[in-house]
Amino acid sequence: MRISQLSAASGVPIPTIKYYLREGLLPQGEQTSATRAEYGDAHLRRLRLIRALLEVGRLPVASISKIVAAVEDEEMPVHEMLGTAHYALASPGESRPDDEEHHAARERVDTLIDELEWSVHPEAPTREELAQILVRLDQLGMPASDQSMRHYADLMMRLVSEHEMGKIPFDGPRETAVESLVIGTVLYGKAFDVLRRLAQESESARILDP
Amino acid sequence: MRISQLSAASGVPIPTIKYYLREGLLPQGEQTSATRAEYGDAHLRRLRLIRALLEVGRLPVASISKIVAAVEDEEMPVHEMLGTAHYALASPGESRPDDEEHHAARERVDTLIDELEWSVHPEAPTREELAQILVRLDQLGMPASDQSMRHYADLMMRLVSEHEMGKIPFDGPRETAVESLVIGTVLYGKAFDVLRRLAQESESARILDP
DNA sequence: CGAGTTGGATAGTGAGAGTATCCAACTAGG
DNA sequence: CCTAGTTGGATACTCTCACTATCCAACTCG
Repeated sequence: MRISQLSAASGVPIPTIKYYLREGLLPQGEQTSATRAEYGDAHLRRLRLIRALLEVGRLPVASISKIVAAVEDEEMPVHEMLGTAHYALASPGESRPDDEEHHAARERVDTLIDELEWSVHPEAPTREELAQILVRLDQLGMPASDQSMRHYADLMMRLVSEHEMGKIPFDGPRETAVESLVIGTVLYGKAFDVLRRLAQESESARILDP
Repeated sequence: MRISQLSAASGVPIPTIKYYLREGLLPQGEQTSATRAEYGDAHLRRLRLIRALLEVGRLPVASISKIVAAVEDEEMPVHEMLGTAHYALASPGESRPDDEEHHAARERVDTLIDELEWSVHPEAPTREELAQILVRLDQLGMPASDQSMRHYADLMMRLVSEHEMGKIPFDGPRETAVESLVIGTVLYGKAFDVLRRLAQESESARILDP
């Protein structure tokens, strides 16, 4: 497959493909001469993954590139690679670790994770992310109680362990594992979000509409 | 409160506050003279809401401004206002209604909503949003079965009706109702997402780590 | 053999979210 | 009362991001 065919098959314009190649999101094709390279199904698949992460997940190109780099570093053990991928999915976050409110929220998050006996890296950025949301909720006058947080956490754990993790082929090739993890996190995550909004609309119609 | 105090209290720089005033995200303060205006707690609260929607929800300023406009249009009935707010929360979406795959996915979404007997507007952009995600999942080789979709939908509905909707004061002032709805949708939505990622990390550590 | 593609390099674009600068009109402290 | 400092409002500028556009020399296919 040449670049023009890859473009036609994926719907991504050639200059954009070249841009992804430059940024390292897409591996180089196999050079057949100084001005010709051959692309395969793996490239098409990768391209679809990139578009899904960009358009559905709104991930910045830089994060996608980190994920790709972790996949391609053969030295890196699988669980570390998954961690790298996972953390690249976190929101940027604005670092304000100095104020007291934030510190208390972070404490609540750590306690929650301890009590649930979850295995989450002590420095995982996800912890900070959750703490920030708790602070905002407080400031906006809709605080989340420890009790409901635990409830929601249980729910999510059931969802993840019963339905999502089973689909990830941890024993297959490393690329496949991250790909599944990332797709699971981003696309299923978005799907849940949309379903939640649909449920909300339906409920508020039921309550309010004539 | 003058603008400099509003800025100090919220942590938002003065030029940014001026920008929000220009864009109509923040209502004008009460003019006390040609070059002086007074801001109150409502402004501070609104400012925090704006920052939460921007930084946590990643909503574009234009969407926030639509929500605000709906709140401030006294003519608009409450359920329509909530709808406007709700649809402003949807992802932009790229409109490709021509291809067959997409059409089939849309059909699946409509069927799902029918079978669940949810009250969702037939033209709700949320339907398209979900259809697009289904298409991507298919293309990426991780299709979501009707069965699991129904399962997830049930779960979300329980979450929403048992825990979220109860907190929204539909009978109070209109501003409060949308505010709660929006905070609920965006911030709780993000909180669930983060909890899901934490659960995922914990599960993959359990499976993979020595 | 010549029109058309390709890879690679470099530069330009457009949207989005702020920032910076000016200015005239106040207002508050001395 | 007078002057240094803020304010509101208008206008213009900046920065980042994700692309696009243009060039060019080297091929390749008909």
